[in-house]
Parts: sequence; C-alpha cells; structure tokens
Amino acid sequence: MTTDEAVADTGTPPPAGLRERKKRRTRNALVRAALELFTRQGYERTTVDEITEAVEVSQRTFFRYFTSKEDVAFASQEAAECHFFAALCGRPADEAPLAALRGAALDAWGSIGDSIEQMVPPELHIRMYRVIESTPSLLAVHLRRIAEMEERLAREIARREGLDIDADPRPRLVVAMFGGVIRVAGKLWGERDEGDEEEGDSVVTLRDLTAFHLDYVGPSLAKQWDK
Amino acid sequence: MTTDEAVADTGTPPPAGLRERKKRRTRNALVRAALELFTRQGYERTTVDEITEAVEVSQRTFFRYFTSKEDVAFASQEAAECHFFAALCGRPADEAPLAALRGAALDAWGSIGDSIEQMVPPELHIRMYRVIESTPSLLAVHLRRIAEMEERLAREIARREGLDIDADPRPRLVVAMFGGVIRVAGKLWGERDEGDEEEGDSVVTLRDLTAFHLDYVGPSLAKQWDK
DNA sequence: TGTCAATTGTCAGATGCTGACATTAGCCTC
DNA sequence: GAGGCTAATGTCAGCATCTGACAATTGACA
Repeated sequence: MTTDEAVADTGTPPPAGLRERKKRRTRNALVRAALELFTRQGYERTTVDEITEAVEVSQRTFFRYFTSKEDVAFASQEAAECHFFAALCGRPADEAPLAALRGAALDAWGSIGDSIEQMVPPELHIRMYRVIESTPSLLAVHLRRIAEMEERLAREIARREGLDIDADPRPRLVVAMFGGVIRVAGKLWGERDEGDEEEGDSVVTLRDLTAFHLDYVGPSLAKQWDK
Repeated sequence: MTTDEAVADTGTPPPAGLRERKKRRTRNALVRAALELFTRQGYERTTVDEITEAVEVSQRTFFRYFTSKEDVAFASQEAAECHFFAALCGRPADEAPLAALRGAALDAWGSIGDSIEQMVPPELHIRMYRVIESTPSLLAVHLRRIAEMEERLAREIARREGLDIDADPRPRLVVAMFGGVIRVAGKLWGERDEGDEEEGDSVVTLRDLTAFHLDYVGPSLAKQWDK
C-alpha cells in the first residue's frame, strides 16, 4: 500500500508477489461486479452490500479499495483517461496543439481495449459509460473528472509549446473548447441508439463522431491559436 | 406546493397568503443559515442538523424544502442562472449568437444584486461561489448544472437562429465553447485573490475578466459560426 | 366557529462511509 | 519449516444523509 494505489491500472503485467496478485484480483472482481450490477439494475438501485456480497468480501474491504461508491464506477474510466493522456504525451513535438489532442483522442479510442481488458470487458466499459452519462450524480463527478483532466492537458500543451500556463490563457482556452467538443460528441452518441446495443460497433461510432465534430471546428480553433 | 417550488426565486414580490409568506421566509432563512455556515466553516464540516438548529425547524422540514444538502448550496446560484437566461431571452433578435451570449453574461453580472438580494446578501452569494469552486463534491454538481444550462442555451440559440438543434451542431458547439471560456475565467478569478475579500470589487473583477476572455476568442468563434 | 388541507414534527430505518480493534494470512529470517 | 513481522481483512460501533409513515399543528375559508 506504499507506492501505487492511486494509479492502480497502467499496465503492470507481472505483479510478482502472491499478495499483490490477490489484491489485484480482489480489486478487479469488485470493479467487474460493480459495473455489472450498475449496468444491469442502475447505479442508485445498487447497494455497496450487493457488490461485496457478489465478491464475498466485507463492506469495509470495499471502502479500503475505493473511497466511495462513486469511485468504483469510474475505475475503468480512470484507466482509459490515463491511456489518453499517455497518448498525448507520446505525440510528436512538432504537432500543433489541436492536432496533438485530436490525434491522441482518436488513437486512445482505437486502442481502448488494450488498456482495460485486464480489468473489465471493453463492452462493459462502454455500457458503463452510458450509465454515467444518464445518472445525474455520476454525470456530475464525470464532468469534474473531465475538468481535472483538462487542467492536466492544458499544462501538457503549455509544456509542449514552451508557454507559461499562468501568463498565457491559450492553453486552457484551446483545451476547454476541445473538451466542449468532445462532450458534445459523447452526449450525442449517448442519446443516439439508446436501446440498440450494437457491441463493438459503438466504439467505432463514437470515435468517428468525435473526429467529425473535431474536424468541424478544427480550422477555426487552429486560427484562434495563432491569433 | 402545487405550482412553483422548482422556480422558487424569480421575482414574486407579494406572495399574498400568510402561508406562502411564511414558507418563503422559512426557505430564505434556511438558505441564509446554510450559506453562512458553509462559507464560515466549510461545506463538509457543516451538518444539516446545524442548519436546522440555526433556523429552529426539524431536519425533516429541511428535506421538504431541499432535495439534498447540496441543493441548498445552489439556491442563490439557481436564481442567478435564471437571471442570466432571462437576460439572453431579452436580447435583440438581430444579434449574432456569441454577441447575445456575451451581452447576456455581462448584463446579468451587472444586475446580479437585483435577482438575489431578497434571498441572500450578494456578498454572501459571491463567497459561496468560491466555496463551490473549492469543494470537490460541490464543484461536480456545479459543472453538471452548467452543462444543463448549456443545453438550454443551445436550444435558445437554435430558436433565435431558426435552426434545428438536432440537425445542426453549431448551437451546441458555440455554447460549449462559450461555456468553456466562462469557466476558465471563473476559475482564474477564484484562484486569484484567495484571501483578500474585496467585497463589491470582486463582482466587477469577475465581470471584467469574463469580458476579457470572451473578447480574446470572440473573433475566431464568430468566424467558426459563419463556417 | 368548525371543517379541510397544507405544513411541520416525530420516529424508524436504509444507505454511505469511517475509526478502532481483533483476526487472518502472506512473507521473510533463522 | 517454525516463528515473528506486517499487510490485508473482518467485525463492530457510530455518524451523516435521506426517506416513508403517521401524528400534530396551523393557516384558510365557508
């Protein structure tokens, strides 16, 4: 319990010790059980006791792995977001800010499975995304997490461009607008085929929808950057 | 409890009946006591019991006026947001979308006092805004409320321009980006003079900061709108 | 004044979450 | 491989938010 725990996801293939492996198994089991219940019967209608009973651990153990019931709902999101941020950091240095953000978003969506399949089935991750979007209390937390991510993105953009985040508002502004576009795309996608369940198709659809909206406002945002 | 309750703010000067007046008084007293406690000792460290004891009503009564502890924290925000939306609706029809949003925002900030002074002192409203921005759980709800407001704004913009909100993404996109700018301005303001407390000055500062940021990205956003 | 309906209070209980302490179980040394 | 160390888990008590049910109070209106 010394080093990670806050990361808790980014590819750590062989967690040598038996203890570590057991911990990871328990954690993943809790996440799977929680998302399964949340997506099946709804977030509010699922109690923490139901989750812990499904995994056969005490309620207290649950709250040692997750700070709150909300926390577990975002476990796979957390992994996906780390994946996205890593994609941004891996972008070539000569790319313009918006191009780098766009590329990172599309890359991350393309390889979403690699980053979370050890924890939960990607299809469950997608279903959970819809639950988040349609559950007010989860949506609120989701938006706050997005805001935190935007802050990190703005700092990374500022770093890439050699700008002072406190002196130049452009990094924050371009990220804020980028985030706005992403959210609009996600929302429209969520409202689209509400009860269809087209499995793997959904990921592609959301990815394409995002690309479409980004390309729509991209030119003018880029112009704004140069001023 | 039949008609309003959800509105609960927009200027209703003489609520004739004794019952209605008493209800409004109780409600306002709860809001004032709550915001006073929240701003003095923090949101998390304040219990609902403390609020109800200060007003001398039962806890059950509190939850009849407000659906949750979070709810009361946004009572004055709700009024301010209605004020802003009304300002947008009152804008001349020939104004461009972004100009109308800009004008409504600045007007609303200018006359913020008129819309909430019956409920709470404007200075308390401002202090509460900072508590919201700096309290994670409240910030989350705040962002969700903003998202809901943006949806309403997008629909109003679409109506003004005679567009179909489901067919043309521009209303949502311009509003999303407008909202992003507003949030950046609000965040920067909140971080600025953290412990200064310059009273009325604060409102002016935030208003000006908003105007500055809007003017910064305004031209390019307007370009985006025309295509 | 007396009846009706709305407001409030009281009570019990579900749920989320935390601290304290006991118990179990992996790990490491001798 | 026995025993001690420490991390993980379980148990229990308790606080806070929030809700339903029912009783008591109080304004409204004939």
